[in-house]
Amino acid sequence: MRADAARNLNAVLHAGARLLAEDPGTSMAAIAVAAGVDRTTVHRRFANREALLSAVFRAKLDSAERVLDEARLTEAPVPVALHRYLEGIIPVSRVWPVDTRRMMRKDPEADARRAEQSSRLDAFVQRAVDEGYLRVDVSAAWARAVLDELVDTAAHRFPDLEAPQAADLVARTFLEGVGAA
Amino acid sequence: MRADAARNLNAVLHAGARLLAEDPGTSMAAIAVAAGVDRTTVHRRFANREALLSAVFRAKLDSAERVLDEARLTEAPVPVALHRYLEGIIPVSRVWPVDTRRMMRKDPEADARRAEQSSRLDAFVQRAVDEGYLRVDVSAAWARAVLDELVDTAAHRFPDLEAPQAADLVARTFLEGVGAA
DNA sequence: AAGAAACGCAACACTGATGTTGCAGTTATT
DNA sequence: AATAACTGCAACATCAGTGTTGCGTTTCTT
Repeated sequence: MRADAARNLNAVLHAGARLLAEDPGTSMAAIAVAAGVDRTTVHRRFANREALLSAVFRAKLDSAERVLDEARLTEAPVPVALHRYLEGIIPVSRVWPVDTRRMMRKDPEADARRAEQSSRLDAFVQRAVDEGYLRVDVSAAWARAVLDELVDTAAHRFPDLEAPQAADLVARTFLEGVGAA
Repeated sequence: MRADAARNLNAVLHAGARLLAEDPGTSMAAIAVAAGVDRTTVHRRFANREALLSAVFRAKLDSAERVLDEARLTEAPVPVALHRYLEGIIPVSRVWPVDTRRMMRKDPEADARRAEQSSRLDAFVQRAVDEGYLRVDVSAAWARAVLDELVDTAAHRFPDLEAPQAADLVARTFLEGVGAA
């Protein structure tokens, strides 16, 4: 691919992710403007709107997958893996703020990848339960859902928080809540 | 208003809330079908799409406001008020699943009401901090955001959980997290 | 410098959603 | 039972977003 084409592609994907996160109904024209390219350029690269969305999803899934790999969720000690995962996934969630769980239903392939990554996290949370890091009187499913939401909250509602501090905050809130001892 | 008109209005608002929560771009035609009325009936009641959205928002705000009033956030002991709020707001969030924070920007009046209710919760969380129920090393804003997300998670990702149990789970997770002691 | 690749621009067709109107038929109210 | 209110149906106009094509120009690559 030519260099300028790669630049534009990148700009379109990032602009798309940003605008679509704010409003899933954002037009391709608006995305083109935000990316600084002509509308027809977007249409040339992506056969239709769905293809553009899929590309954005893939970009997010690629980044998230790298984070999951590098966190070594199945091998590293639970607290270490947890922190490494959080510190990696929060920037990913900020760069690709699209809500994968809601917008991928029309893209079975992307949804399958999402589900696969999701199950890796499920397994990690289950390991945390098995190894005694989480209370046994709350379901792993609940713990997992809470973790997801804490990540999103730290990533998007506290954008000025640096990733390491955000990871600390999420981890501590996840394990200990916000109540006084 | 005639009785059948009231029934239809109610059906449209509820169907609208449900479908718009799943997909904010849902067409008025789809809402009409889900509500079991003709598309023109919806257009007769609501001058335009925006008016329909506003009506859905108002319905949610009305329900939420009642919950805030009855929780006695400024007077009742913090743990009592918290539990009463949670037990009330979770069903509201289920009946009116629309995401107010994202969809109200085009309706200044509704957004002002939302902001007002939000500030009541802010004040409550601040009181919880002042009275020693929350850790002082995390910001009240973070605690507040976490509370919001826990409510949404319990309400929508665990729809089979009864409101009282859901309130217990949210309260305990909020204060103590999910980590083992 | 030359060729290839990508781009912007203008113009067009197509589609789905919105919003309106008229009218005949149904339902609630008194 | 009479009246008023409401509804469904059909038809229409309008508009915004999508997707396509052709052409001259710009921008990379070698």
